[in-house]
Amino acid sequence: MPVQERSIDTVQSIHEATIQVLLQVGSEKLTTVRVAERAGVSVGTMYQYYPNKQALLYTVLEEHLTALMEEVERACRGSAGAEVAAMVENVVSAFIQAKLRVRQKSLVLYEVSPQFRQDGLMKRIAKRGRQAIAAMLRSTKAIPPEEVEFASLMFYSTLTGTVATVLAKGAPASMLEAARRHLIVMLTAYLTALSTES
Amino acid sequence: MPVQERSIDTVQSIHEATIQVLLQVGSEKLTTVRVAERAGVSVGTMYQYYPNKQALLYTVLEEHLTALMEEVERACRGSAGAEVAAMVENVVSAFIQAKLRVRQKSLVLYEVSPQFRQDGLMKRIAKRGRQAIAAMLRSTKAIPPEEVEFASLMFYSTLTGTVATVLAKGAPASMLEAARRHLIVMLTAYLTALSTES
DNA sequence: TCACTATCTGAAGAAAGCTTCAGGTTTACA
DNA sequence: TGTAAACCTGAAGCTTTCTTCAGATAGTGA
Repeated sequence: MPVQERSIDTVQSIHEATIQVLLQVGSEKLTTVRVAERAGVSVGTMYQYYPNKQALLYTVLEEHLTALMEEVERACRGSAGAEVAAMVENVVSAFIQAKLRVRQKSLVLYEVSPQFRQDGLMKRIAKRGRQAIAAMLRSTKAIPPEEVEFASLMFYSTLTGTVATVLAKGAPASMLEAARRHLIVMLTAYLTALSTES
Repeated sequence: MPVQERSIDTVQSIHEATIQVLLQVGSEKLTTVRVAERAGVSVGTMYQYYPNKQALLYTVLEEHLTALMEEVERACRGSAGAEVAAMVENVVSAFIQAKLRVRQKSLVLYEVSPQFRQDGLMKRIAKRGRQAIAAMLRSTKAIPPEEVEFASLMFYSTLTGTVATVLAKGAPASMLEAARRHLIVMLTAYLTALSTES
């Protein structure tokens, strides 16, 4: 593992190169040599830090997803005890903002994520997201406790699914703002419906 | 292109073999020889019907998505003029049912679909879905016309995103039934909120 | 400055995959 | 039944890619 500063830079540039190559030629044609070239190092160097190509992709993907999920968790913790409408607004806004900041990266990493379906990386990340949301929802009396589990699944998948679809469209910023507003309307309406239903 | 009956069978079994191989070894290790073997034909035969591996995957994916989308379109057309709640119920139920019927196929094809991002296949399919939903929504006076465009995007991405997430979890049938109920609650609440908002 | 460690290089071995094609088999139909 | 078209075979050429490793370079601490 890297200890000197230059090797830390190296690892960093390999990560970035991976994204760049993905952007330019797609995952099908992403090769170790291409990544190394783009990073300005030799292949051998790459193999000093990752046992193989898969491991590289895995690391890049995991880091990306984890960082994103941490933002969601932060927003959830920060909204504990708030009104339902505020909860929804906070989490939706935080997620969209975070996603916007790493837009291209996100988009291009969709392409490699299915490779790790077996491994369950996506499932683990999704679980973290759902749990954070569930904890937040439990902090309000408005949602019936027996609904929380499922409501958080709906919340999570609606949020991520919608944003993914909108981003995949190559949507302009204005559209994302509209998506944000509509997501807030939808999720608030949903949670309200759940609480008045019983 | 196939004209005799046996060659139609051949093409059919190549399609099925593609799915099977995807299920067993994943897209990364899907090779032309493996597919041919699984289909019980020789590689050469495969190349009689598809110019290359990509074309094979594309065809299989496109066929799958198109069939799915046709079910959505059918449900939308069949719900024109109905109450909002009925629209939602019909479309959600139709989509989930259709998806359930081709569950494994769906799951495994997520893995190859990002390869055709450039091509825009997914975008075209999504567009068809959104347009069908938009046409349906326009048939009721309850939704403000200026909201229809975006509401159909929300509808589509919520529906597909949620179902994808739930299926990816390897959810049991009971969970899908719950997802169906909650999706109906959510989308109905959303559309209702849209119509009362203005 | 010296010696030891960390880091980097890139040619080349080895494996794997895509695609072709010359020749064989089956079917249609006159 | 004979022949042309349709269909199938699978070994082998060719390319691409992964990964290794012996040797070079750069940093670090004494």
